[in-house]
Amino acid sequence: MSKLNSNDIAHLAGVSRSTVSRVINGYANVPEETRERVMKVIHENHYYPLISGRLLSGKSTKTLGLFWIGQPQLASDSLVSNYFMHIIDAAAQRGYLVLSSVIDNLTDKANVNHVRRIFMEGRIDAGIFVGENNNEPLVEELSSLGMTLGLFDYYHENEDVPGRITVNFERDSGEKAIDYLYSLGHRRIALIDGDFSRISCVHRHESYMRGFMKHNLPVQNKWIAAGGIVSQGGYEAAKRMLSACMDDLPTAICANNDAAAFGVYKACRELGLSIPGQISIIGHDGHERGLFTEPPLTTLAFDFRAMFASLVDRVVDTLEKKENVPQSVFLPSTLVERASCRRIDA
Amino acid sequence: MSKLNSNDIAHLAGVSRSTVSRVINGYANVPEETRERVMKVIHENHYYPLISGRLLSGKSTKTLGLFWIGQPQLASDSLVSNYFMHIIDAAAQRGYLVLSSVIDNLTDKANVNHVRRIFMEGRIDAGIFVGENNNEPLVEELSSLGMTLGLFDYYHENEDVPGRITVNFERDSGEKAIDYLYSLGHRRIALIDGDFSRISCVHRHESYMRGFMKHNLPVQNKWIAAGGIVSQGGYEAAKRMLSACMDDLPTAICANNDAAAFGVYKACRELGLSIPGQISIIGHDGHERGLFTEPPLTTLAFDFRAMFASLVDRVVDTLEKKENVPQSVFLPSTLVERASCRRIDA
DNA sequence: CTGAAAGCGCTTACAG
DNA sequence: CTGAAAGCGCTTACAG
Repeated sequence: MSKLNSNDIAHLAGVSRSTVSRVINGYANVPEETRERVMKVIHENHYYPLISGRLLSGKSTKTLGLFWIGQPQLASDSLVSNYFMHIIDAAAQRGYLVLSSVIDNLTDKANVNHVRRIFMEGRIDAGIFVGENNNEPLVEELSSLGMTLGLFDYYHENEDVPGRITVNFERDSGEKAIDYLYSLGHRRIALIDGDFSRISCVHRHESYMRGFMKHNLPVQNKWIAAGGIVSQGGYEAAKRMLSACMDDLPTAICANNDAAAFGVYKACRELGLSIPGQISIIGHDGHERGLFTEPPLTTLAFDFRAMFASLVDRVVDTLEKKENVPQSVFLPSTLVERASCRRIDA
Repeated sequence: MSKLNSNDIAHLAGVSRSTVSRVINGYANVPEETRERVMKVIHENHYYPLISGRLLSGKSTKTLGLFWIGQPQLASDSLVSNYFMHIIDAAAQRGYLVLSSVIDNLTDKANVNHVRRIFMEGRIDAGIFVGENNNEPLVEELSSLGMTLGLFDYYHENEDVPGRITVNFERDSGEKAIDYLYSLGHRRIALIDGDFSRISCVHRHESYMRGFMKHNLPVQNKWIAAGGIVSQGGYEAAKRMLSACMDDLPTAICANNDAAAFGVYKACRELGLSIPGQISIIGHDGHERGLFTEPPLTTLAFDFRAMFASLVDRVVDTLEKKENVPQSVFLPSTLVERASCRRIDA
């Protein structure tokens, strides 16, 4: 017995394909008795309509594309790979499947074509982007083609581009870090900044600056270094920065994110600086590994599960033509106090 | 200008749809001049054939299903979520996309139907399973329906079921752990076993036993506990086991995997047992976090990237009707010596 | 080398 | 309430 199609089911149930289709799609105008008879045949034969037919006759794919843009380093970072789970989970809640691609970068034309192809071939109803640069041309292109897009950490002045859904880190978390360190008595605060092609890193830097301003703290260029968003970059930046000012050290360092903070730990260890004895460190993200470092890392944590749920839900709401779907959402950070920052006498 | 179809392209290029299709599918019998003319029109218009049409006319989806079965705890384990990246990467190398699902368990009928549906609807050419129990009925069912399946950590006596591709952990790694500890002088070795619904955990236990046998070490029931494969389980098992034999402690513990070993660390810390001073610990996997624990964890590491590449490659080879594709492959472990095992005087 | 035509498996106006 | 028919966008024997 080869695979049955809707015709076979129709014959077995003594109806036409039209009626089989109506039953499958839950149309109201089918009498209960007929519906049950057809359903019975469907179940008995493990019949599922092929999507190829459904798609061609205009049904949607019920599939979201997930485009993970980023360096291999990022991919091996345990925090970010959890994103996958969150997105797949959130999509499944809404009855959507997830078709995933990992893309090194979008400067390579072949990669851009790969993403474009997935949209144009009609494999997905919408796409979620994670790790893309702000103002990524491909994103703008797809947007202008009318695609529904879910963008993580993407910010655009013109927020009301139709079909463009974003989720972002709150913009004041840097200031919160400064507030916290200030309250512990710190006045000499250094910054390991992130990668300014990511809008969150720009916002975070600006937010730190507002914190400095608010508390009347001096902005010292020698205490500011760009480290990127992975551990190695944080390490290099901290090593460089600290080595250059061993005679005039800061008492605290704000790392753009936890991965970078782990690099800062390593730099401090190599320079013989104790944490938090000589240097307090605060990160951003809420990376699981921060629980296990020595000392455990104090950080401004984000609820990534909630962030992705928000993103996916609003993308699906948009696909389903809901009204008044918020296009732009910022999620707040929470201070998680562990042991990497100490109170000092100012 | 709404979306073009192959007819539009044909008109623009002054040929028939047949020829457009021949060009797209790389048929040999199209003169170079025609091919170029058609290609030009295709590129100029960013034309991509819709998969709906292609599928219906018999083309394959070029998509692999990925079914991730497992507890939420596992999902948040940083090691395993990296699996995603490996699988997506390996598939992309071969021109395949990956449609992913995360499934709590396969005892729930709705979950089973969800998986079955993805196969039956013709969304995928083959499915990869990770985290499923050995002899999972759904796997057997899909197999008997003629589906091509890639199974991670799945072992079946009857290895030659067509279309069933497996990759497994080498079966002797437990013995290697015992050999290593023995060479350091350990004679009193405890076991924190895994979850015996996973075949690798069964094999590993048997392998430890062979190691005990080989070196003539006594098998002490009080030094053997089942801990599962996540950190919490390892913690509980070790706590229980060690508390019960504080007057007659082992000198070393083999943890079924690194996650469980991290739990064993915690138990030792709570019981005031120093690592490796009083207890040496060895894990399995090569979990990144083991680099950062205090002390760094000695372990038998597996190359997960290679494991998944092997699995995906052989699945694709099977789909592409290659000859003599090995159905079952075991990948070796490598001893990664860090600082959690010490030499003792026997 | 190439076009006209059939066919893939659905869904959905349309007509009754 | 329901069936016959058209149509979705491709690919591929078939015929020339």
